[in-house]
Amino acid sequence: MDIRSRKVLIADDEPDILEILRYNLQKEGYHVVTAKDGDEAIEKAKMFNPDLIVLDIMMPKKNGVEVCEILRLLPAFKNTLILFLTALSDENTQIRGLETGADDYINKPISPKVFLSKVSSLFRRLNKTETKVISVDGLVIDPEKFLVQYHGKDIMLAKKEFELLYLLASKPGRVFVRNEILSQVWGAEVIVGDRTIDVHIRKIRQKLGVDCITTVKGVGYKFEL
Amino acid sequence: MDIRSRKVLIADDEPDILEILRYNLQKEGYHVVTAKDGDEAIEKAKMFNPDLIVLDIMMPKKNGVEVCEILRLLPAFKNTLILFLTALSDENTQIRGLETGADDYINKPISPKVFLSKVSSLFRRLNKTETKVISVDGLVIDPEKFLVQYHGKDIMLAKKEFELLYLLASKPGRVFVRNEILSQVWGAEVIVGDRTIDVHIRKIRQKLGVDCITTVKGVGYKFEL
DNA sequence: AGTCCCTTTTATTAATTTTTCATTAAGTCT
DNA sequence: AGACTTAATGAAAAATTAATAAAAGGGACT
Repeated sequence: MDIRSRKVLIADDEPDILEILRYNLQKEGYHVVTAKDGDEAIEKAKMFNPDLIVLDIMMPKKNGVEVCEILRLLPAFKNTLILFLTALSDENTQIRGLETGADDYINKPISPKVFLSKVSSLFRRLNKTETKVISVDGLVIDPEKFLVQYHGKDIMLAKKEFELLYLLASKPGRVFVRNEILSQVWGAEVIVGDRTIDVHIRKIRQKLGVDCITTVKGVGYKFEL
Repeated sequence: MDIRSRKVLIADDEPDILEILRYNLQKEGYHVVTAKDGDEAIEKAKMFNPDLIVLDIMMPKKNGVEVCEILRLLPAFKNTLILFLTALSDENTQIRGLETGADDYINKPISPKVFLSKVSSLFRRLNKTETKVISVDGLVIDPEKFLVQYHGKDIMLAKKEFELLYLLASKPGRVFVRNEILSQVWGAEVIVGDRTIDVHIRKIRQKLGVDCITTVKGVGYKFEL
């Protein structure tokens, strides 16, 4: 995963910390969004769909552990990295945090260097497991389970349909030319007519019930929710 | 993996710390070996073959980072968990540690609670691919006893059937492609026709009497209760 | 040797996926 | 607007793939 495509959501009620972390992450090339309390964190998480969520334990509205618990219940955030910021004081919360399903925690006061190091370490760890689950808005595409979910509802796709959707959704917004689609999904040698793609696109659109594939006439298709 | 079979090597030059950690780990049931400097750590690691190595950064002979670098070069320790103990002072070493391939680090002074929580968290992460009793809903699959139970009722499966079911159930929801199944259950060299898998699947379905194996046409099978 | 059971193969059928084709609709360009 | 290109649609043929049933091969055990 390119660092420029890594999205991080930071939730903390102290504006100073928010700014320091944002500054450092952006300097490294991460895409950053911030939230100032638990509710906002959940809301932004759903909208922004980050790869990493940094949660302060002590926050208004909902604390970090609560936010984590709520998010982990949603399939879209099953594989999202979660990092807690904790005050050295409360040990118990730290432990509860890890048990709740956070991937790591870091103690305040935060040193930017250590923070960045942790973040990159987390991403490195993620890369090893090679979780290629795509998750945009309410749509989850899990190639390992061969499963497509939209707002929690399972949708059955046939093999080619799945592969096609997965390809398009792997780079939302990007237009895939027909030749590109053919070689990626069907393979370079296989020869099938152009209508075949259309028909598969149609089936995907039908089954998903959402208009998430846009036709770019004369060029190809792109995925956008 | 049973906690009683988990072996931990601790390397630190401060006898007090060594004792505290050893005491806490043993209390939890871990098998513990200690070393007091870098060279001894490497030597013991090779002999003892631990699942987790806890390394102090500051040690005589070789420091923790050096030990880590050396061990990681050996294939036997490619997947061994490594946890660093660091003094808050030296940030730079911390960072270098993570880059060297440690799985995590923990700051001194060490709180036993946090330490144990980290350790169990590390093992949990590792554990996901371990051999153990599978138990989903009313279904129990015990590879050691070679036993399958559904709602308390014993079900007799033949060897291949059992292995196949166990493989699928080891990662519920995940699709296993036919080649994967063949190489896992039959072995890479053995050549059997594709229908063989089908037949076994059918027998499992019959014997279990529950629809827990889903066919993903053109791909493979997955377990889901 | 014969029986039992596990395993694998084979042949047949059923089901689903994939592709093609003809037609209609929608966009592009001058 | 009209000519032309490209995609959406509906339906059906072609191809792939799995379920099923039935039987053959192979060990282990009596």
